[in-house]
Amino acid sequence: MAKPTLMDVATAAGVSYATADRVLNRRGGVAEKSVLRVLAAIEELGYTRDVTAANLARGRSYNYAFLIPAQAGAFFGEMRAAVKAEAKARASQRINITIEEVPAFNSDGLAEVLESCIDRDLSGICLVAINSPRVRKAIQALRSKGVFVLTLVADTQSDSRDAYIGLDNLAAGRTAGRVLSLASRDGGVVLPIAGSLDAADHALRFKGFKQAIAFDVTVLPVIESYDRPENVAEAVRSTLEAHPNLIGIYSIGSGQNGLFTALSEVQKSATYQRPVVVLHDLVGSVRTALTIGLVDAVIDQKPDQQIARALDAMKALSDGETLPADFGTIVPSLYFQDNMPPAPADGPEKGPSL
Amino acid sequence: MAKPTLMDVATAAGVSYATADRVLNRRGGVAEKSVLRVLAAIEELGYTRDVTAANLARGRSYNYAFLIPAQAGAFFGEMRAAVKAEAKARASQRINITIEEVPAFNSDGLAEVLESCIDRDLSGICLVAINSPRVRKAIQALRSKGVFVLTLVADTQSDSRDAYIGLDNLAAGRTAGRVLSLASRDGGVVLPIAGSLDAADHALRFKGFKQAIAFDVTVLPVIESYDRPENVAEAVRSTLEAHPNLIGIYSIGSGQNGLFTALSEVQKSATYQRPVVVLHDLVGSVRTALTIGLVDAVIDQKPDQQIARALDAMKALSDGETLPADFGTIVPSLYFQDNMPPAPADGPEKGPSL
DNA sequence: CATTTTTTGATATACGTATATCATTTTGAG
DNA sequence: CTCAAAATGATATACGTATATCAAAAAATG
Repeated sequence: MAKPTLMDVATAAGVSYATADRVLNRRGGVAEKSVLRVLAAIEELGYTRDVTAANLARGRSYNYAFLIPAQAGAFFGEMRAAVKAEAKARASQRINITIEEVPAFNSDGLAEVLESCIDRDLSGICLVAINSPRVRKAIQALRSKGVFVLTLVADTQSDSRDAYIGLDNLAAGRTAGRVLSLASRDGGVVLPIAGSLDAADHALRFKGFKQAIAFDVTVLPVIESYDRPENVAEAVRSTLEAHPNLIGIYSIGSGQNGLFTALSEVQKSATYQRPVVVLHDLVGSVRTALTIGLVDAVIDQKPDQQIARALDAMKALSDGETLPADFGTIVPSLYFQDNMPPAPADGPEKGPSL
Repeated sequence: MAKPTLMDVATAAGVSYATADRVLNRRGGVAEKSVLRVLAAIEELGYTRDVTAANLARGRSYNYAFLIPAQAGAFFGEMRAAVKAEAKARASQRINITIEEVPAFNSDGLAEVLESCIDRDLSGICLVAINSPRVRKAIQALRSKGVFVLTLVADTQSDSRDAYIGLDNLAAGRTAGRVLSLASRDGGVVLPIAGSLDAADHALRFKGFKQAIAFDVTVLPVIESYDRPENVAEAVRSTLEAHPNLIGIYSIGSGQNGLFTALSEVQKSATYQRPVVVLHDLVGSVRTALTIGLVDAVIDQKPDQQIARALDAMKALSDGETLPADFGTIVPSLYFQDNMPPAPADGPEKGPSL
């Protein structure tokens, strides 16, 4: 009743282990009828190859690299922690993961690291893409060497990587629109704030946002902050003055400091009812803001899940499988104070494994 | 630069493989100074045991059983599919999973299956608990044989199982309350509908719901449907008549048919504005209802994630690890039409694995 | 120093698979 | 029937670890 081995299959099929092996591993030189008998035996016994034993015998291990931007922001910090956690969890499965620091917002710096990976015997590499000819060329060089290249969080041209794991930004924007529409049953005014609509992800979120906004809700012209906190603070202040009935704010991008400043002012003054605020990424100060009720809803792109998904994808590709079409699509999660997941803990170091 | 083996450790420590093994596996009979040298070598080389090879050598495999209620409802159908998917995914890692059908709502039937598991060489068992002396006794018998027992979805007494994997019902209720509060900015009336408040999970959800409801929102007395669709339909109708300004409905339990009937009526008549509807579990007809806009928000307990978590928990317990305190707590997910995850596909059968 | 005890080393087998080699049997063609 | 080609079987080694046994060396005891 134990799990059948290939030897069991061979016996059941009335052939030798060698022949069963030739069939299983498609080595050829086996008579048609023997092939059929072996396949029948596999079917009958429900044989599945013990991949761990196979990898052991093949001396195969999987080497993957993650290139994570070295940025002060909490987001990539969490991402790095998630990679480390997964690295530890999968170390026992012959999966080796390294993290490479990459200068932030620097396509040449990214390209340099990519180029240095070319002779490192990697089976897969995972990066937050920045679009530049040099980066694309480095990716192509890697892929032609048989290295699988995945983009994470930010994509490149879809034909120049093997898969993209990232948030469904349209759905994210729609979700934000839905929340603010819910909050403004009898019409009202809402304010979208983006980093820059030139960024593809922000544009897509904004598009989804407008799609989901109820017909009787007015969307003010989008404010582009260009990641300047002062801009945001100022814009929120002036908008509140002009529209005392402001129902909601959707902060499309990151860089929430200006927003938080303005919101605390509003909270103190009793002049306005604080608008409902929806923003992105449950990390660092955003988590705090949600906890203390400075903001209402956070749309999260689950960095830890992205890492896990990316690893699954690379492993599957390495094993010669093909990925389902929407494998990399991360559905946005919506968190309130009430269903906030616990902050990811950096697990304590353990002694030598026993 | 390859991953070091225990042989490498032994060489580096200047001892034989046998001694290194004695240290690693705590077999005793090793001089203090040798122990230290081996540990130092492990540290220095960053050695980690290849667990797959170790399991292979030990002839160890993990046998787990899931007892899933045989119920018409879509929920346990999805759960069963999730188990099958995980079973396939982990088959290659020496993890064998069997599914046992258990009669629904039948503690004696459950106990019977549990009792039949006693001599099946299981390392872990996972069940949707029903509280009864016979069930508890069967669980105790299993645990005293060294079988880990986890409860899923529904719990027993916390001291009679090794872990509980399930929804944080308080957070779920709070989330529902938050959504309805958002939707009723200037006060209003909301209607909670439960199966029965005698059920611990429903009671907890209701408690959370009240916690999160805004001060200016009126919560009508909870309706207990006792899983009768007619009851629900009738209650919704009469409530709408009595309270034309009904803002929202929170359906705490399952059995949504009566609710859907009443809602379609409301949608057709132009008399009332349809209240905002929040309910549970994105399966089957609920998914359809959300898609077509018959309801607004669904709180999901992610059955597939529960299965994966349960397996991780059992594996960790089998490996002698201890689980973090909140390991089994499933944070509720909130889905709108806009961020609905794709329906779980029953993956197509593949040919014999290569 | 002799003897016992403790510690160490060397070695074999096993797990389930991959891979290779060589001998043997079966098959097909002439 | 003969000979080559194709198919099969038998067997060995390896992967990294677990486990056991026995002999040899080192240390502790008297």
